[in-house]
This record gives sequence, structure tokens and C-alpha cells, in this order.
Amino acid sequence: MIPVKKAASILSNPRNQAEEIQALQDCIYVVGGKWRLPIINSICNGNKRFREIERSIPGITTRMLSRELKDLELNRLIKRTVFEGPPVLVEYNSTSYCKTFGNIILEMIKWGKGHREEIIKTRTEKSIQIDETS
Amino acid sequence: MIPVKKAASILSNPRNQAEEIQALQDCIYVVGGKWRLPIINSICNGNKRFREIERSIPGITTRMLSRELKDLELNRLIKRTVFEGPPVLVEYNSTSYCKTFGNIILEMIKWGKGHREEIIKTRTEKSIQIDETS
DNA sequence: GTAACCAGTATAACAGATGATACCAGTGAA
DNA sequence: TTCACTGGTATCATCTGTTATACTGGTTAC
Repeated sequence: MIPVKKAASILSNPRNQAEEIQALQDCIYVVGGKWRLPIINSICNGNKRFREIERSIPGITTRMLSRELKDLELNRLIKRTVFEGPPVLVEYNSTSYCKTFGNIILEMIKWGKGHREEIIKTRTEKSIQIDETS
Repeated sequence: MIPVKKAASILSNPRNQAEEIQALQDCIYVVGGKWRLPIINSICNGNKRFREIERSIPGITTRMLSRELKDLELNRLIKRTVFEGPPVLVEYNSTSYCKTFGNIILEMIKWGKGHREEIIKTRTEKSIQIDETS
């Protein structure tokens, strides 16, 4: 996507810009939005049942949780298991594939924390770029 | 993120869940959306002028580029410099702070590539979770 | 003088993400 | 029987990100 000859970029391989941008956007697409990371986190912390996950994430609605769980399942990040009852029970678990996300999440947490400090430290009236509603 | 014994997560410190979720969401907030990563990439590849960046990113509109550049500047990821003319010229550059993002971007690229392969490999009718318009 | 470049802004519309509220069938306990 | 729990779905409203299109004032080249 971008011509590189003089400038080395943060992107290591100068030849596959388009592919790398696409990979980045795929990644953002899967993990993006307001609720996916909190949901993944909740499940990875041992919450397995629908209402249990719901209660563990303040502010989320049933509708959003339902939708996001489906998407996460399609992306192989979590697994939904039904135990035929009675009573019928449903369990959500993280997959091993989900663990390949570990590095990214760790890096993001680290960066996000630093960023909040950075921005608050040098804030001007208009420079609030962190979510302060939560 | 993932249970290490049972309740330990990828999040190292079980007590600061809320803080870590917030950090994650901050990070997503800064880097999220359709255009920020491509813009950062373009600038890091040496494009400095507004129209130059615009031309390097197929599909972006003037309006979006303008908006995103402002946000990126507020977040200290890029720097805008005006050379009083005439003619007046404007230059955008990545900051050193922007480079602290390097690890994350590299990880995201790696994961995004793997994910695309993974999903395509095992695709069902409904499991398309990658952006195929681009 | 007129055409093309520069760095944008203005306005309106659209689309998808998110929120609010209500509801469903089934189970189990009091 | 009534109540609260389970795992959700349905409908509608709103908010935000994104797009489309046009326009500005200034500069430079022909």
C-alpha cells in the first residue's frame, strides 16, 4: 500500500504494505468495539455462564453480550457448549486459539496504561482522548 | 486472558481487572476505526504532506483524513508542523511516542495474518469474519 | 486569466454499532 | 401458585463512524 524506499517504518517488511494493513484491519475488526475485550477477559477469568458473564461486565446489555458471543465463537476465540438437561445449561470457554492473543492483549494493556498517564499528565482542554465515562 | 491454573488470567494481576479493561479500551479507542492504522503507517513510511498521505491511502476521504489526523495529533502520535510561506506548507511526522506502538502493531499484523489463514481454511457459510471488501 | 495545485472545512446523508425495554420458554424452589 | 432463575430473542430508538459532494482562500504554472 505504501511506497517505501527511503523510510524504514515500524512495519518490518517494506514490500507487503497492503497485506500488513489488511492484517491490522482484520485484527482490529475481530477485537474492536466496546465489548469484545471485556468479554474475552471475563471468560478467561473463569466466568462460563451467560448471566454470570453478563453480571461481570457492568453496563453491557443482554443483546450486546449475545451478539458478541456469537461473533467470538465464529472467530474461534471461544467455545459454546450445551449440556442437555434438564435443566439445559450453557457454558462458554476460551479456546487455545484465544491464547494466541495473549501477547497482543498484554502489550495493549501496557500501552493503554502508559497512554492514560501520558495524556492526563499533559492534558489541555481539548486533548481528552480517553474514555472517562467508565 | 487465559486461565493459567484456573482463575489466573492473561491479565497478570487479578485485582486490577477494571483498570486493565480500561487500558485495553483506551488502546482500542486510540488505534481503532478504519483509517488510523493506515494513516500511521503512511506517515511512518515517509509521507508528510496532507495530499500525499491522502493519495497513499486508497478510499479515504479528505474529511476523514482531516479528522483522524487531528485525533492522532491530540494523542501525540503524530506532529503537525506549519511552515509559514508563502506558500504555506504543512508537514506531518510521527513522534517518538508513536514508535512505542511498534510492538503492538507487529503483534497485530502477525495475528491478523494468521487469523485470515485460519478462518479461510476452516470457513463455513457464516464464519466470514474478515473484511473482504478491500 | 484560468487551470491546477495546496490544506483543508461545511453540510447532509447513510449504515452499523450500541442502548432501552420488553418479552419468551423452560426449570426449580418456597 | 408464585417467584426467580436460566439463556437468550424482538423491536425500536439513538448515537457515532463513515461517506458523498461541494466549497473556501491562497499559490503557482501556463
